[in-house]
Parts: sequence; C-alpha cells; structure tokens
Amino acid sequence: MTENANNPSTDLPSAWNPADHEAELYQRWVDAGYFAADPDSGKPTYTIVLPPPNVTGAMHMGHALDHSLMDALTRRRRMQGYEALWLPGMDHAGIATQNVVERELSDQGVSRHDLGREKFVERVWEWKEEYGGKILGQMRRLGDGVDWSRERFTMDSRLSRAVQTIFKRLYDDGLIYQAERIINWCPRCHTALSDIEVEHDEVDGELVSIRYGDGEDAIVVATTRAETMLGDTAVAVHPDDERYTHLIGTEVQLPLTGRRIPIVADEHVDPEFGSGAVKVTPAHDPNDFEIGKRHDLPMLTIMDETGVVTAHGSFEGLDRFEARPAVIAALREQGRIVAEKRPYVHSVGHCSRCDTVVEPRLSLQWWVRVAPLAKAAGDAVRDGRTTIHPPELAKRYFDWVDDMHDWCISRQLWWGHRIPVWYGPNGEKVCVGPDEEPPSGEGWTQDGDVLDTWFSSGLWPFSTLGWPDDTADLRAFYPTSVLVTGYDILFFWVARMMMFGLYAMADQGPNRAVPFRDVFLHGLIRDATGKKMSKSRGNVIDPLDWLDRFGADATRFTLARGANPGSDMAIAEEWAAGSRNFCTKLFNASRFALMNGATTAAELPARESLTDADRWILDLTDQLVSDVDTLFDGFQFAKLCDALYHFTWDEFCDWYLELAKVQLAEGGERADSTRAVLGHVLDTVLRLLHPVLPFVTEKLWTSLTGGESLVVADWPGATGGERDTGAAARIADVQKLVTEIRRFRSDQGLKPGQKVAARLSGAGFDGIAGHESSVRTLAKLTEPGDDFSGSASFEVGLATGTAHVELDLSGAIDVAAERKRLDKDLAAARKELEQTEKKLANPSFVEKAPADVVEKIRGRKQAAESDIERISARLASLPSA
RNA sequence: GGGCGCAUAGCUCAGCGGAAGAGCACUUGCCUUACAAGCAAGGGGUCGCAGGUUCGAACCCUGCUGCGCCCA
Repeated sequence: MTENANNPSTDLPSAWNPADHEAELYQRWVDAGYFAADPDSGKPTYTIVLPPPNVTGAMHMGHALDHSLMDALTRRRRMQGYEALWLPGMDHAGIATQNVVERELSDQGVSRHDLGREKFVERVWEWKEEYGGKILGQMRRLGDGVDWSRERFTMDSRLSRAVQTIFKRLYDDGLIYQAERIINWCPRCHTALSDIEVEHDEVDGELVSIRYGDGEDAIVVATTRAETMLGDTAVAVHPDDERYTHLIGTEVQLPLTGRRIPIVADEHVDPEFGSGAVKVTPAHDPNDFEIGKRHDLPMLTIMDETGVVTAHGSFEGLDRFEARPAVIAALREQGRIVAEKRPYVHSVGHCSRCDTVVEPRLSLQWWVRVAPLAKAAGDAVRDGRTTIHPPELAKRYFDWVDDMHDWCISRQLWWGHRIPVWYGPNGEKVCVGPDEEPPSGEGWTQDGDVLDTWFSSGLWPFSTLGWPDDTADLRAFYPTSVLVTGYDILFFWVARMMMFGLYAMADQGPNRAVPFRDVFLHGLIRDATGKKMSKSRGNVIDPLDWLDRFGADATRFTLARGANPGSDMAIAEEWAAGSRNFCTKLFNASRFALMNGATTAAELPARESLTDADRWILDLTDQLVSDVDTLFDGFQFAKLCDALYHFTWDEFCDWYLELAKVQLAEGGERADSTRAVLGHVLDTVLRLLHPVLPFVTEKLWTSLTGGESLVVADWPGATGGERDTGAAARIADVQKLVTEIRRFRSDQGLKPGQKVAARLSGAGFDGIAGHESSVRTLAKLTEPGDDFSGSASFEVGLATGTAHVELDLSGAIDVAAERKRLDKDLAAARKELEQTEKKLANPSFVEKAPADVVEKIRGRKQAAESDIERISARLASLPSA
C-alpha cells in the first residue's frame, strides 16, 4: 500500500452502510438551506412543483419513482448554477380524507351528521394535523431536495383564496355554470364524480330481454339493468327500422307500473343490437338522458342517494342490486321475460375511490365549460409552448383535450373548498369573490357543495407561488420548468393544470402563461414479471422496505435505471440489491483511491506527461460528461444510469484502478500524477452520480475534496478536447491481451492468483511494449528466469500484429482443453471469413455500399484469414493425444 | 366499437439499415490486502409468423397472430 502522510480516508468507514449516514446527511442539507430557493438571486430559475400527493396517503413505488426523477432533475440544475426550486405539498383529497374520518367516527358510533358540518370539518383538520402527511417524512428518507419552507396544502388559506378567485373569474366569464344533468353518482360516497374518477371494468352481468305490451303492439327490449325499467318513460327505435315503423308514435304499457309510455324514433338507437328497440330511462342512464331531452320525456328518478328504490310498491326500499332480481322475478311471473343471457360480460363504471358501482343520477351540479379552456390547453402543446415527452403520448393528450366533456366540479362533501355562491331568499344567486363580503341577512345561505379536489390542484403550479398576488416567487418561478408524472394521470394533472394555468396567467402573454415548459411522463411500476402491483395480487413492494434494507441511493438508482420514457418498468428485490451492490462498489473503489492518496488538490498534470491509461480514462470521463448531459436533457434516465454504471464499474474499477495500481507502485512523479488523475476522475463521476445517488456520493466527495457539499458543487462540463485515439487503441490491446491470457489460464485450470513465468513477444506485443508491467500484473505473469521453459504458448491478434505468449506451466499442458479453446476460436474465425467473403463476392455490394463499409468488411476478411492461419498452425503443432 | 403500444438470451429491457447488447439469473474456478454486496473466465438468442423494399433488415413497408393500455 502506498504511504500517504495525509491520508484522507480516515474519516470513511470501512464499509458503506446507508442507514448510518442518510438521515444525518439529509438533515445537514436542510439545515444548510441548500434546498431553499431565492427568487432574488438573479440566477436563471428551474422549477418543479411536486404533483401534490394525497394527504391521507403513504409513499408507494410510483411516488418513489416520481420523486427520484424530480430530485435528480433539480439537483443537477442546482449544480449547474440554476436557482432550483422543487416545491412540495399535498392535496386535501376530498373524498378520501372524508372517508377516513367518517370511518373513524363510525367506529365511535357517530356519523358526520351527528357532529354537524362545522364540527366535522374541525375534526378533519385535527386528523390532518395528527395523521396526515405521512408521506412528507418518507420523502425525507428518500432524500428529496424539496424546499420545505414553501410546503403547501390545497386547503391553506392562500391556496383557498386562489380557488375562490378563479371560481369567481370563471363564473363571471360564463365558464362555470349550474345545470341539471346525469352525473356519475357514488351511492357509497354520496357524491357526484367527474368522468375521470370513474373506472370502467368488465363484469359478468346478465342481459335480459323483456316484452313490453301485448299482442300486435308488443315490443321487446334488452337490458343489463332490469330494475331501471321502473323509471322508463319511453321505448326508442331507429326511425328507419321497418320492423317498428308502425309503432312509432304509439304507446305501450310499461309492465309492473301500469304507466303507458310512448314509442319514439331516435337516430342513436342501434338497430343491430338486440331487438333493435331500447328502453329509455332518462334519469338513470346518460344515453337515455340525451334521448329524453330530444323527445321531451319525463325524467323519473326511482332511487335515493344510497341506490335504494324509492317507490313502486313492493320494490320500495330494495337496494338496486336486490331490486334487479326482484323485478326480473316479477316480470317472469307475468311471462314477460323472453330471453336471458348469463353471464353477459359488459363494462360497468366504478367509483375510483371505493370501487362501488356508479349510479348515473339526475341532479343539479356545477360545471366548468371546458371547450375554450381545453382548446387553449391543446394549442399550447400543438404550437410547442409546452412539450410532452415522450412525443408519442402527445396524441393521447390531444385526443382527450380535443374531445373533453364539461367538467362536473361540485361534490356533495363537507371537506373541501365550499362553492362561493350564496342563494338569497327571493331566488337570488350571488358568486362571491375572495375580497368580497358574502351577502348577509335573513334567508341567505351558501351553496352546500364543495369543489372537486382537482379543481384546486389544477391551480397548483401558480397557487403555490402566491397567485393571485403578484409575488416575487410567481415572477421568478413561473412558468415551471417541467412536470413529472406517470402517463396514467396525464388527464388528471397535465390537462387541468394546463387549462387553469393558461386561463389564470393569460395576462403574462401566451408564452409565459403555460404552467410548464416540459411534461415528462414516465411509466408505471410493475412487478418482476411485468404484472401490475395490487393488494389483491399480493405483489406490492413497499418502498419503505427498500429504504430500510437497501438504502435510499439504491432505491432511487433502481427506479431511475428502469425509467425509459413512457414505458412501464418491472422491479424486484434483485434489482435493488444490484443497485446496492453498485453503491458498495463505488464506495470501495473511492475508498481505495483515497487510501492511495487520490486528490483534487493538485492540478491535473500536463497531458504529455500522462500515461496512455491516464489519457484513456480522462477521455472516457470527458465523453461520459457529455453523454450524461445529453441524456439528462432528453429525460433518458435509464440510459444515463446505465452509462454511469458501466463507466464506474467496467471502465474505472475493472481497468483503470488496476492499471493505476501499477502506476502507483512506480512511485515518484508517476504516482503523484496518478493520484491526480484518480482524484479528477472520481471527482467528476461523483458529481455526475450525485443527482441519482445523493448520499453515498456526498460522503465520498466531501472526503475526497474537503468541499462543503456536493449539493452545491458545480456540475462538470465536458472539455470537448481532442481524444487520444492512439492511447485508446493501445489500452484496448492491453485489455485484449490480458483477457486472452486470463482465458488461456482459466482453460488450463490455473488458479487466478497463481503467478506464472511468461515471455511476451511479437509485433503485436511490440506495439504495447510500454505496458508490459501492466500486462504482467493484470495477468499474474512473472519475468522469465534463466530456467524458463515455454511449455505452453499461444498467440493473440492485436491491432499492430500478433502477440506471442509463452508460459512456463512447469508441466504438460492440458491438450484437450487447449484444442477445445482453439477449435472454438477457429470456428468463429471461419464463420467470420465466410460471411465477409460472401459479402465481397456480391458485385452489387461492392458497387453500391459506401466505400468505408466495403473497406471495413475487407479488413475483417483479412483479419479472419490471418486468424485461421495462425490457429490452424497452432492446432497442428499440438501433440495428437 | 374507436385509438395506441408492445413482441429481441431463463426474467426485465436497450438497440431501430451495415459484425446480436445490458442488468439479473445460470456454469466453472477463486476469500488474489479496495470490494465474496466481490474477482476472473464461460454458456445461452433462425431478434413473434408470413410476405415485400434494399447490395444489405432485429431495424423500413404490408398482412397475420398473441399480449397490454387508453377511450366509448
């Protein structure tokens, strides 16, 4: 071991155990204020707002991925000299939070109605203070470099003010209105849902054909929801359907109810489906609602808010799923069931929060007229003010934004932003702005509903920065730089933030109104075999478990390494273990370099005085810097992680460190310059790795450089200097020669550590003669002594010719093993010759292919020929048995 | 029903016109003083099927098959 008086490795532990360091390092960063952004610094800004997680939620792998990528992006920009802001916070998750607290109350035998609205909301706040925001602590463990001084919550008074402000503006602009329509109703959450809060799943249902009317006037309709027939107010047929022409305009008796309902003609009926006639229940089906409107039909609501039938004699009081078989039984008794199909697979909407089957329900709700907003949101991407990565996903965005239905924003909940509309005693309706006094006096009441959570989180990119006030933050940090999220919530996040941002910030001009310059969409996390993670499958991996067992760095690296834009990623414990191993490798290599005096204190020696190995690794490092920059700019996280992994392990550790050992052993100036090269390369690679592996790199880098923190260190720049291709070629030859010698040794059954006397010669060897000591060290070869007997020999084809290797194995060589080795090489060379000859024998190839390609093939053919000659001779010279 | 995407080594994925790659898994030998969470060497693929374009196709085009996703 090389002595170093000022051994800087003393402050490093002998092994890297993340749990011993991560919390402390993180706290130091926070205390130092590295993550707190200054709007007045004058630096260019880089902003990411964290898509606010749900206040009730804990961190799952999707978050961990999301956060790892956002953290990597902001850490790099900070190092590049940007005023980087990563703004954290949470949304209030109306339905989810209310559900949690209601469940807690019901355990105590209390309902929210017992408490009353005011007390209930107080209770939710208490819950939030005590249990909410678990994820914030988990973010610290992951190492998220967020600006905690700017932590926001959608229910904060300032953000609530933003909500009221935009509501009022939209209302005054006629973009928010009240209307009675069919909405998605969750009979369990007792609230309306927007279209995207409904998930459609295939279920095994039944298709029942029912005969309405009798005799000549009878008409058969098919339905999967027989119970809704109680609310039918018409039967519809296609106007061109000749089977029913004679019935159009007549009436038919609706079974079980005695009501007579009309038969109407409607273009939207599909004559191919079932009998071609459909029952029409305008108050319980969105399509029927449209038909009802066109034909001015009565809208008969037959269920209450819990999905229980409200009228109709014996069915009253039955839940909709009890009513269905009851209705069918009653109809069957009357002989009206003409066909039944079970199971009948069809798509049914479920509440995305509680999985209850959604009940379409007619009710009065508040809506956003999205057409102009969505148009603007689409245009911003179309004309490049915001770019979606990967571009394939932009089409999905356009499809949705260009065909968006009006957005139902009212929720029948207590937890959320209450709709700022007051109703007066004489039917007045007043929308109140944030700085206005609501009307007071007898008979005035506020609308009881609250707004969809997404209504407030749609404002997130600017409400968090102080909007509607003209704040320094807003001026400095808006528009934000990039939104990072999974493609699965493209519609939730991106579209809504785009719509609101463009609307609210319109006074900034089209280019500054967009909420983000880039949208980066990553894929979904899946298990090792590509299946979606779910509790029912039992294949969920908890990121906290990984943080405990493998550390934050390994967790982050695993996720970032799998993040190919737009495509899903599989993860498993083995992946995380591999990342942990990488951290360990990096740590051990750095520790070794430090123990040998690697330093950044000394200037890098002039290039002429460096060795081939030095120049080769420095050139590779420079290339790495430029590759990593390109990949970062393109959100190519998987590839940049791979590039860093490959460089660190395969180039730096496996080769340069081994070559450096030889140079260090030389001592003197050579050792000193090697320490400087080691220091420089390590310094660079630690900086490059820091965004994805913040903890271990911080520990190593501060040891190496004595610097304050890598968090605020400069990002490396590629020099773009000329590469020493000669050095690279010689190192490649050294590698090939060493590898071939190792292969021979392995085939001959020599122990890896066993030293063997050897003689090296030949034109190929002469080309790298200056590297003889490296070759000998790496291949465990000693100098030939006086009694040297080259009992085994072989050749290696190198760039400058053939190298001869003679080994003194002091005994007979394993001829069979050697023959096998040579046979294999010969077969490969023959195949190569065959392929190249075939190409060159094709006149069209020689004529039409580019000259450099033809030249390359010629070169390969010659190399194959000489290999064959050499190997054949060798084989011939082997003892026959 | 409409739209999109994917099929490459046992698994998960890169490569997207000029010699089939990575990680993990696997085999063999090694506790060789940075690292056994490791080192060295190795095995493993008619790149889903069928046509076409091209001097040349994993890569471009067409069709088929099988999966997956989004929307209705």
